[in-house]
Amino acid sequence: MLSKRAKYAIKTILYLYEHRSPTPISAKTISEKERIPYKFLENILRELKTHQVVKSIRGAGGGYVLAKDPNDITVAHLMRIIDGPIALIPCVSERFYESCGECENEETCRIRKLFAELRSEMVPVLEKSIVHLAGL
Amino acid sequence: MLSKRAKYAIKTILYLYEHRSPTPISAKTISEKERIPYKFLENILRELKTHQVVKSIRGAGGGYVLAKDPNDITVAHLMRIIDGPIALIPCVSERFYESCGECENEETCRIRKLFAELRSEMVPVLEKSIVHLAGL
DNA sequence: TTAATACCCTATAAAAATGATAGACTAATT
DNA sequence: AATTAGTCTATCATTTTTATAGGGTATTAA
Repeated sequence: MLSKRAKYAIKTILYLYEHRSPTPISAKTISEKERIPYKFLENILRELKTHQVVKSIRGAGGGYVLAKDPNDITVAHLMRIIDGPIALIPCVSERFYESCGECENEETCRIRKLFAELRSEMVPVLEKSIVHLAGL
Repeated sequence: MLSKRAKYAIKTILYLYEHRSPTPISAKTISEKERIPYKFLENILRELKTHQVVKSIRGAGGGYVLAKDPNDITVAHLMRIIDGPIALIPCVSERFYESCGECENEETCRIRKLFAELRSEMVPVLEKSIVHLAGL
């Protein structure tokens, strides 16, 4: 399941994209408009900032703006930042690989093979940009 | 992520399938061979029994056998029994539908649309039988 | 220059989910 | 009757998730 955190992150980025302008958008505004608990949102925004998805402007009149071309911000990207791997088992994850420590031979593990196939079907769907998402 | 419980269930069914014979297989055997904590396994087996995936034979010499044609037991089926929905958000689940209670209009929610597409890509991969899984 | 706005950061807590164990009970076999 | 093995309920420990609290810092505008 997608965490609320990740869903909030997607909503936040979508909001920042659709309301983009020269002036930044405050966390307070996003919190109210998207009904995301303020402090929880701050936390998410900090994580997105760390990963250079958003930029922040401090002080009165400050807020957040997208840090890069919205065509380069994908849902998969946001999910990986917030929730970690897309794959349903860690031994088939590209970026968060971990041995499951259970099967004797990872190369021949059939559960692994099935979930590798699953992952390869999931990724293309999620690798769509926020621009694409906005257009759905 | 797939829960350990679901992974254990898949392993258990695969074991029952590959070691099927007129005599049932005890939970103890499965527990040892697949390194699944015994009491945890009992729990999983009970749930699988409730959903008529396995049958049990009580008493000495008893154990478990598959309750139906292995071609009709799919990984998706097991996952749904143990973990619930395949979909990553409940509002696009076929069998475990729940409103997310966040978006104003479910018909137009773009996050929903994307995750509906994701679900429709995932299901066919997981709707493969245990026979298919064994052959991978 | 000071009040207000708004981001920054650490810590903590409440709740839910996950993974596992305990123990008493029932049924069947040898 | 002793042993094997499934049944069932309860409980527990750990981790993850979902927040909240509160003090700080930077910037702007009155």
